[in-house]
Amino acid sequence: MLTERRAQLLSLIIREFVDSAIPVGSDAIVRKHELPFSSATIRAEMARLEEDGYISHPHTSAGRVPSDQGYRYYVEALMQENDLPWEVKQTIRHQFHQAGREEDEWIQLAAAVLARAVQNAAVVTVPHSPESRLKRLELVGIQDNAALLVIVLHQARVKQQVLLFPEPVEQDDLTRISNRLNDVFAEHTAAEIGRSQATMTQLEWHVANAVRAIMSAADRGGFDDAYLEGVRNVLQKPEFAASDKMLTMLDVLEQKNLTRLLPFESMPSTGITVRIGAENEEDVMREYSVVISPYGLPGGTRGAMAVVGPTRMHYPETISTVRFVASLMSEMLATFYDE
Amino acid sequence: MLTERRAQLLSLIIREFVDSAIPVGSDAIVRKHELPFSSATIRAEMARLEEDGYISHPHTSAGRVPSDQGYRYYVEALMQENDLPWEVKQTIRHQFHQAGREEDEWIQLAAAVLARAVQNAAVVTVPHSPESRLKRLELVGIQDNAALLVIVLHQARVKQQVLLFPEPVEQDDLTRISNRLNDVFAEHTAAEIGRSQATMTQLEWHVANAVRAIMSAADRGGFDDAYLEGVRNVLQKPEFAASDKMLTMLDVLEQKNLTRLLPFESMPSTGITVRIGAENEEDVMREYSVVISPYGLPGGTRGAMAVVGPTRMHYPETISTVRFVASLMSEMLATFYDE
DNA sequence: GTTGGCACTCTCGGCCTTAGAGTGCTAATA
DNA sequence: TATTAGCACTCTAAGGCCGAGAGTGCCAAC
Repeated sequence: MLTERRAQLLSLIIREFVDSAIPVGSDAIVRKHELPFSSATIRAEMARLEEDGYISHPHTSAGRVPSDQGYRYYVEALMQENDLPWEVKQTIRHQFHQAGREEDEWIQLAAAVLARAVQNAAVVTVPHSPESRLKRLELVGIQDNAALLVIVLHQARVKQQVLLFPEPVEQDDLTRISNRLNDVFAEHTAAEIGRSQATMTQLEWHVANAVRAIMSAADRGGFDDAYLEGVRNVLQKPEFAASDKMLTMLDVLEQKNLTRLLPFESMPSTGITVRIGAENEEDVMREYSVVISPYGLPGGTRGAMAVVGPTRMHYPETISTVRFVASLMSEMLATFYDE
Repeated sequence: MLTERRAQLLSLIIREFVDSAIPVGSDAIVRKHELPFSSATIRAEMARLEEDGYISHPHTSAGRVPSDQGYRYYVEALMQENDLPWEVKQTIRHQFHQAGREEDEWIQLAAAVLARAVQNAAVVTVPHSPESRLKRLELVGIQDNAALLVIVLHQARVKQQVLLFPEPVEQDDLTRISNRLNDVFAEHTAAEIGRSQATMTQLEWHVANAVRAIMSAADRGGFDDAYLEGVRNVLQKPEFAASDKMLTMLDVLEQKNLTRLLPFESMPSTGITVRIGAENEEDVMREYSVVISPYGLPGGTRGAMAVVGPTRMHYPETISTVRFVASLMSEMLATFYDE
């Protein structure tokens, strides 16, 4: 436990460093905030904070820099999460309403809005329900022996795939097959389709199997589909002046791996999770912090969003913003897809 | 017109500089290639080349660097475009066949393969036909007064949109509407739907209008939908050691603007186009070269691909590779969608 | 037309120096 | 006992200087 004064000091150091990116010295902080102590006293306190692991020294004659533990304590006990100012909320809401009807479009927009609001990179995953349910399927011939299979799942999700048949199939047959399968499998889950005992022709079975495969893939997919925005924000920050760090950062943010690096799977089903620096399991993330939140309908369609940036991050603002955007997304999901 | 010797020299300078990124000096080049002249002679020749604008000097005592005009002459008259080695072709073909059935997936893959092959950034646009034709539409209710409109166009393109109705509509009604519209509008283009005189209920008209809008948007969309890969390749190059250049580059490559910067619209309908440095109309592209090629079926579904990198680029290899990948893509399109 | 020679130029890396900011310790003070 | 002034010490960042190396342009000789 920290003494009141040390806690205040830690808070000041963190706020100062987050703003300036420059290690903060005893004298500078006393002057700037007109503290009622001399720099010598502050130095002594800083020495204690360092001893206890909350801050550290890049080198002997430099100012202090918060450690992961320092940030953690700050997030946990010191900072206060203010509600976002009304204008900011309005701005975000406004940007949101620019979105079109397409799901992908507004998820990407959400990522962009979030990234801009927090001046860091933002990731928003495509929401999905824990177990998708078939609403309707359609087969449209595109060649003699090929057809486009279009599947509509609940929550207005559409999947498509080109199917090849071993032999030519007429559109009439395709229509017959899709009618049959719609009758049998509407409102079923992938598992239920798999277990079905219905007698079917070879072709019907072929299509049903494809449907099942697509649906399981969608269910498994989890947080894989995501939109990333704001890489630029991160690369602009002073910690990336050295260009090799930039490249590492680029690797980290390459869409492919990103969702694997974020602890979406282990996040609690509600509330915001903050991972600071080395708290991240992945080595490459050791210098970054992540603020993640689920969004969506409890028990229903759910997705996740995350802000990624250097550990030197405006935690309170970022957390408030993520919280707000997540609630907005949940609202939108509810309006659109609540069935 | 250049003398034979000057042309050879220019070619050497370009090849050297493209490989090393270091301005090439008279002495170095004579020694490296054991030229049958002294460096003094080469210096004189270089002076002439510079006078004529083919190469330039970063500063008095540095070696020579090709100018845009130099590269242009090289591309036009000096380089020879070799067929890609068999192994390279095989590798590319092999990577291609890893693609799944989904169009988006293999276009993205194409971009990745191309980017890797030429070690630069690559853009591949989603192919589209000049005028899309409706194949089938489907309406699936998702709420009392909302339905998902799924449109299948020729070439297995699927579009979707959530439609809101002023009042609740039953699924039966939706089915009736979609049957009706399918009967009336199947195989029609957006323009034809717009011109239609068929008598329709208000609801039918509402849906038909949405269909028309989506289709026109798809037709207009042109080269807007594109996949970008290989940003990392470009940023790794030595010319980006200074990190502010990196940021500019990032801006340039930001997906949003990219297709606007590439001269897709003005490219000839066949063959490869090369834009070198300041030949690009956009200011931000002044330091980059672009190699673009259309792909697809003549008169039918068409897309474009481009390689973007510093003007210091391996032109012959890049051109061959783009040519080859474009032909592969055309083949694949033909197999899949030729109707 | 080529060439060797030469004076000149410019960059780059290494080295040194200095200013500035910061630390930690100690002894005096309230 | 907590605080403070003072001081010696440390480290970085920035600037200046120097020499090596690579290159150029020019000229006179071949």
